[in-house]
Amino acid sequence: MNVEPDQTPARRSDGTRAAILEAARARFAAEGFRKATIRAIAADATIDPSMVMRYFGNKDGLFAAAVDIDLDLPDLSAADPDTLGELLIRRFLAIWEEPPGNEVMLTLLRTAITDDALADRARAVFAEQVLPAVLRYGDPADAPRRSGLIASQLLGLALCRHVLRLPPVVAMTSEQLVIDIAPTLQRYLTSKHG
Amino acid sequence: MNVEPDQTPARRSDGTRAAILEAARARFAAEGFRKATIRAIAADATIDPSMVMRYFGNKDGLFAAAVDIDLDLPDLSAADPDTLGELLIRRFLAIWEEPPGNEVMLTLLRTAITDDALADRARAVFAEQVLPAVLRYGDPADAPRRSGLIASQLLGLALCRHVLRLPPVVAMTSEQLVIDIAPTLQRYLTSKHG
DNA sequence: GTCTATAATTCGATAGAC
DNA sequence: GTCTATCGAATTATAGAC
Repeated sequence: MNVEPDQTPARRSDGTRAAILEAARARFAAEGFRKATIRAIAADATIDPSMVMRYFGNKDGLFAAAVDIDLDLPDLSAADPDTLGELLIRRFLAIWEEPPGNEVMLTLLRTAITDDALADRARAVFAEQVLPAVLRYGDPADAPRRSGLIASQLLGLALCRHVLRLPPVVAMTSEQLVIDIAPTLQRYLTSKHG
Repeated sequence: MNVEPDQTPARRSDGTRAAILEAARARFAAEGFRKATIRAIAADATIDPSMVMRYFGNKDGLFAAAVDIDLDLPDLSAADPDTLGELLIRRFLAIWEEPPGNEVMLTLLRTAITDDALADRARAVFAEQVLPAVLRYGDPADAPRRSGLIASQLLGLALCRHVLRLPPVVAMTSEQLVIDIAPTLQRYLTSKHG
């Protein structure tokens, strides 16, 4: 990102950069990539629009930086093998609970579904974070299949709860979701290829 | 596709109407509601754009007719209770296998995410078809929760396989999906509120 | 390089001839 | 039933000022 090495520990630009990213995430989540304008984002961050271009090059660069999320998945090889499913669903629900996780996930899901070109980013998150986490448990050769099944359940939950807003799925409490979905994830994670 | 009773003798307009709907489904699936123009759809069907208006009133009417899908879910109360999960996943996979089911489902997913006004239609399909099917099995008071869980898994599968195209999920065979996901649906369908 | 004002195009929709 | 002609809104493209 930074072309030149940082000479000073805390540069003055860090605050501006963070403010831009915060405004960008909120706008992208609320209005989508197309409708969220650089001008509006800059206004939210109370800076000049040209500053956005200076920091992130163009709108694509800003978007990439805004949705660069770290899922922070737990180490499945170090946890109690009987509670892996619960561990996963709880972490997933936590991500969706507050900013910036909820905004980033919502934006990623929306844009990936709408824009074919941006679906690559969703695949990248999967390949770089979900798959490696699952690789640390069970047969590595079978990890792609198991991680794919886990993604299908978790993304489907997010889709129904936060995007489509199906009333029964919205109405369910976090604890009820843990009770219902943890066993599914547990089975997917520990299942053998049929 | 809630077909009209075959009582009416084949009118001359039926062919035109069917041609319009076929073209509309393809365009809506490929380009979304906004970008798919009435003019382009009419051109595909080799008819005049004004015919589309005449048959369907306006663009919203055309869209509603194009995505009026009949999931044709099996009667869960009449089937072998031990194979309900398999029954559901097989029917779902069949819908996505060929037109017009795959186009309609893809269109519904995409538009429901982009256009808030059209998201109601996705909820309507759920409320009118998935929920009633589940209502025919088990405790009615608990049917919303169970049908919501089933929707989350099935839509998540469609999302990962047909929209995001996560490689491991795309690579799985139908039979492998049945083996892995049928038990999940079976458990959701027969589970009790926790 | 940005911003803005304006021209050109495209689209949904309507009216009416045949 | 089918088509032509056209309107008004919205989007896009372009040009020129700062």
